Amino acid sequence: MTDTILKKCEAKGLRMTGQRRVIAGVLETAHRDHPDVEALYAKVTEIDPRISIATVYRTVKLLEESGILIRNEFADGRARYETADREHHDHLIDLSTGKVIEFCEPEIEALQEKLVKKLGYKIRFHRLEIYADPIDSNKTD
Amino acid sequence: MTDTILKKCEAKGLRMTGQRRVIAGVLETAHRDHPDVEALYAKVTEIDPRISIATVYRTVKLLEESGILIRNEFADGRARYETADREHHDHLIDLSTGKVIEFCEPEIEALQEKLVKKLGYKIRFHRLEIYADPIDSNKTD
DNA sequence: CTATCTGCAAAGGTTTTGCGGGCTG
DNA sequence: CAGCCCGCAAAACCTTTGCAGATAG
Repeated sequence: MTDTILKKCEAKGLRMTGQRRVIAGVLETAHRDHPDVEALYAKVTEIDPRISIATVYRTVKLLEESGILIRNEFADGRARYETADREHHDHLIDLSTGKVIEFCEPEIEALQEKLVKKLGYKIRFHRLEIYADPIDSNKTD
Repeated sequence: MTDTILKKCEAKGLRMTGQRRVIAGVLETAHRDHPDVEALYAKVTEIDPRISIATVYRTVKLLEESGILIRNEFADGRARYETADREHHDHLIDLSTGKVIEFCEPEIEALQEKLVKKLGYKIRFHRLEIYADPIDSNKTD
């Protein structure tokens, strides 16, 4: 799965307009930052200032519905996007910088499964976010 | 901590207006449902129809800042409140009914701590939400 | 050529806030 | 009686959408 976002869009048969190509290109380089729409819009308009924010909203929604992007909502209340081409993972948010670190902890997943089953349920999806500060940066406690 | 919400407010020195007493009373009976503001407003206006939704918003915010309430944001995008007088716990949301089940899994917490430490961070807070369906469709509480 | 897409601006849903009058302590 | 609080309505914030013109395939 090393295809570019553009290739995946074409593979899904999405009509590739100039605007969507620009947005796909920006996502290609920015998706590791989990950008929100405002951040995407800023980069997109550097490339083509005529693209509207409505188109960015419509495009990320389309890509999410096509299974190409994943929408995250962290504690800041805005939607943040990443590509859907990796294994399931959870997120650690660095409170000092806002940086998002992905992690995967199969043991935690297994414990969740076990617990939920015991409660008589079947997991559809879950989200785990850890908000943390670096150990060696200035501490407030 | 079996104090009533009203008592906790008084203990914090909050000015107890008629509106705040009504809201505290509603929370007293409803906090296990993790109600959102709209739900609180509906019950509050049954008791006193002149109370405005702005006051409900202001009051839950005040109670949160006072450490009496905890604000949760589940996948529906609205803020939902519970009392802050219990142990830390996470949430399972029953997708078929919207019911919220609290659970506590010390093993998961321990694994989180270990992992975050390994990444060079210190946890400030975290949230874990599991969205699930009942295995067996007749479950009433 | 036509169904789909775009930009614009208006509207949607949730939450906050400025104002002038009202109430608590 | 001073200062905080209330109701109202407007605004803030993020996101969606109706419309009429533009464009991909």
